Amino acid sequence: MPAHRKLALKPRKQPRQARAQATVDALFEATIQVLLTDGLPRLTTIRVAERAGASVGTLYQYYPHKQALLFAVLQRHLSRIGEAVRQAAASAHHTSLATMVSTLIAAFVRAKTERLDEASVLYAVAAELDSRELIRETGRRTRAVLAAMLETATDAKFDDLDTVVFMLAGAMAGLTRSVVETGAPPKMVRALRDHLQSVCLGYLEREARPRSLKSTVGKGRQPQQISS
Amino acid sequence: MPAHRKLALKPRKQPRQARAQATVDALFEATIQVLLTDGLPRLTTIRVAERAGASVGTLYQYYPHKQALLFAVLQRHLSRIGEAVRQAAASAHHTSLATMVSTLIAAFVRAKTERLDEASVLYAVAAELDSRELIRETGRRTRAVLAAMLETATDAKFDDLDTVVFMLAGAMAGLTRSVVETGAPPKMVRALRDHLQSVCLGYLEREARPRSLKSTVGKGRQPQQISS
Amino acid sequence: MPAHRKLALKPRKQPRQARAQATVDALFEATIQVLLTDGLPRLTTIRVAERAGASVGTLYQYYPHKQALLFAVLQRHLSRIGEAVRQAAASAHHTSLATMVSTLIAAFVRAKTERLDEASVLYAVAAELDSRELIRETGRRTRAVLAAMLETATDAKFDDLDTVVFMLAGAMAGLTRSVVETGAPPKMVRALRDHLQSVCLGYLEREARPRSLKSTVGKGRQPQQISS
Amino acid sequence: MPAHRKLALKPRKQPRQARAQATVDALFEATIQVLLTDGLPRLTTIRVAERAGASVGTLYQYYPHKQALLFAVLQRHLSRIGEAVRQAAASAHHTSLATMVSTLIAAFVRAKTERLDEASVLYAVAAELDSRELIRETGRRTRAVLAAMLETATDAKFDDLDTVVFMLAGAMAGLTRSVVETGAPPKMVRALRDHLQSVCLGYLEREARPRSLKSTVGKGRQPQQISS
DNA sequence: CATGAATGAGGTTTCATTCAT
DNA sequence: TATGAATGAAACCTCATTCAT
Repeated sequence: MPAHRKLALKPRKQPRQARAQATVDALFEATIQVLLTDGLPRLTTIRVAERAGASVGTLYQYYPHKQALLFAVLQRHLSRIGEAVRQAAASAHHTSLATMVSTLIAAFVRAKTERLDEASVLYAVAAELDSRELIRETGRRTRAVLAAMLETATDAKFDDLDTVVFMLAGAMAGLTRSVVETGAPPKMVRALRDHLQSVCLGYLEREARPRSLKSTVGKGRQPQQISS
Repeated sequence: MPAHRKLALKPRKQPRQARAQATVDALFEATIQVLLTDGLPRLTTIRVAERAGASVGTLYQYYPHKQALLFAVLQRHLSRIGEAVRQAAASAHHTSLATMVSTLIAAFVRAKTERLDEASVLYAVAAELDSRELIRETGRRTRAVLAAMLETATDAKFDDLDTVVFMLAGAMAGLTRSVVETGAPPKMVRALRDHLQSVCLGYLEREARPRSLKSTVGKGRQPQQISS
Repeated sequence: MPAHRKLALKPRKQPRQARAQATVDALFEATIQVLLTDGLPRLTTIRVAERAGASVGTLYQYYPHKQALLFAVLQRHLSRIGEAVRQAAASAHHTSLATMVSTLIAAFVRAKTERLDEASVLYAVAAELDSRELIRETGRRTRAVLAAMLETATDAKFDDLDTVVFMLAGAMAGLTRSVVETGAPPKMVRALRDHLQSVCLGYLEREARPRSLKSTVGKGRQPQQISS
Repeated sequence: MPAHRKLALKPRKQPRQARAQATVDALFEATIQVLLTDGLPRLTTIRVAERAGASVGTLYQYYPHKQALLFAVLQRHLSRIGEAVRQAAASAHHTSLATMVSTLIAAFVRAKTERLDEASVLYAVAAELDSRELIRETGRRTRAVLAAMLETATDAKFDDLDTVVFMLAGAMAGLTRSVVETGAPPKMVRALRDHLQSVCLGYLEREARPRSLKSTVGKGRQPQQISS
């Protein structure tokens, strides 16, 4: 785990005048634009400021350093996704696994796909060391939300909910990432929602089966067999 | 899609003597170590050379530039994984879905987990623009291998094999990444193999079912329902 | 001798209202405080204004630029000291050397020590190029005052009054600086007055002796010997 | 006392090749030159490098940051002076006060005056916060050397040697500074040695007198009287 | 008068890469 | 071949100063 100095990643000050708020918004949007057209390694504070129609100095009025700017952009993105997932999960409490999955995945994929460019480009930002904690914390919260939902499923119970939720969230995030980040063909992007639902539902149904039906001899679980 | 200059990413020359091979190995290992302790943004050629017990000059004897070194390290890693997957897939031709999945996932997870640190740290390298093509090409090959295997499954057929393989590969890579990259607790790392098998098998079983059993009204597939 | 642009170092306008005077006082005090806590290199106009409970704009209402503010603060300090010295010197005309010295030093040390923090911190400001002329001019005036006083000494005469006064002033300022600037222990600060008197009186007594008693062979004076 | 981060002020690496040593020397000399012609506030790393006929990068090979460079220059200067004082003091052990003073001051003034430009310009560097500790430490050592010498004086004893030495050192450094820093007329520079001797000898003779001859009533010592 | 947002020149520092030894 | 000193473009960030509100 790489060592590095902890930076305060908070914005430097809140804009008080209307003009200032406009500037901050422009910086935000410019950051995504630059990420999109130049990529993270060529994102410089000057370039962002220029794209926003502002000067570097202005950028630094609101963000103490480059990382804080990127952090803020990532944070907003993750908040949106997190919020979508939270609402979907809340609305699916006390329903069947199938409903839960279809509701959840639909919301998640819609949120991620809504601004496909932003999503694809922020994976690079998320990989930066400084974002690690934010990512982890977001993961924790999402898993809590999923666990709370799954516990109310009308047609399923899980022995090891923690692990199941961990894998479920991982599969959702991971598969989506695979599709979004690499710039997969539109066909695959369109197919994502249904197939992700299939992936998740297939998994959950398997894990919801009573443990007794599975061979559980030896250390860890054995490779599972299809019911013959 | 970000623009970027094309660099020749091939090593400058092949090491012919034993000493040279040792140097190259040391550079490889040093790269991983620096990535681990300092992170990609603080990986400098001098630091890598020092860690390898060599000088910058020597590094540049073998690689025309930094990117080439990183590229080579990533390539070796991907080759290993790819080779493991290829062999597993070949060995599972003409078997059941369950066998295929358990064989494949076991090999894939073992390969990824073998050097957990290397795997976790190379995701950052893979995110670099220059690696995109390598990643894509590796993905294509892996999918071809998987498709060839799945076509010989004794107990399943797939309407849209391309899409299924795309999602299968995505789920494998994505879920593994989620677990490996963020430094998940050991418990989850240990659980990965079985649950990834469950994820994949659950998905493939669902997709292998005859289309007629699913409601397919409208454009795209509808949210799927569990068989009541 | 370093070259530098000439700036108008005068305040921009004289405060006429009570409120304005309060602002100026606050700016003065804030300058000292910032100097104390952050040091000259980190003294910024915004920081000073904030400490003073004002805005940068307001600061620039009273001073055309940062140098002018610092200049003004230094000037006020030097005026105080100069005034104290002038009054003490005037009051000691036509007295003995010993009285002159004790009166003078007492006043000087008291003035410097009164606001020890201010004094200690302004040495840094005084070192700035722009202050050089102010320092020199202040030095000239002080020496004139001292010379005028010494000429009326009832018990001493000096061959080379210019030089003696130059050295006397230098010793006073220099020794005081050594004690004040480096943050000497309180014991030394307390001892300063008496010992500075001793230094000055010892020197003046020596220089007041008739030249004939000293060996003055060669260019310049020879190393002096104690009367055996 | 201003707060600020502690920086490692050590040079970054020792030059190993002859060429490198030449570069370091050039950087050293260039620093003084720039200080002389542009002043501390306009001393930039680029300017120093240019003047040295090198590039900024080279400068940063040997000094981790600007402060370290300035620190090194100041340190060398102080070492020279310190060494001169130490030798002079050592050579004057077990002699009379007068011999001690004349030996010491002669060496001190010669060392300071030898490179008058360097000395005058380094006062500004010494004022920087980062140099404070170096200054203090140098002061401590000098005082120890002076105390050791004075204790062996054949014709004098001191009640409070600590204080006397503190003031003696302060007077030496302070008066010299007053003369050197402000760019005093050559006449005064030439007169410095003799008059500084007079100042110091006058002071020490006074302080060496038996305490009983001084009025010591009340808090602290009273203003001293010339022996009538 | 006061405010504080905006500016942008300029300073510091890093690091990939070259090349004389 | 190996070394490591030197280069300099380019990035980050600061802060004195202006000016619309």
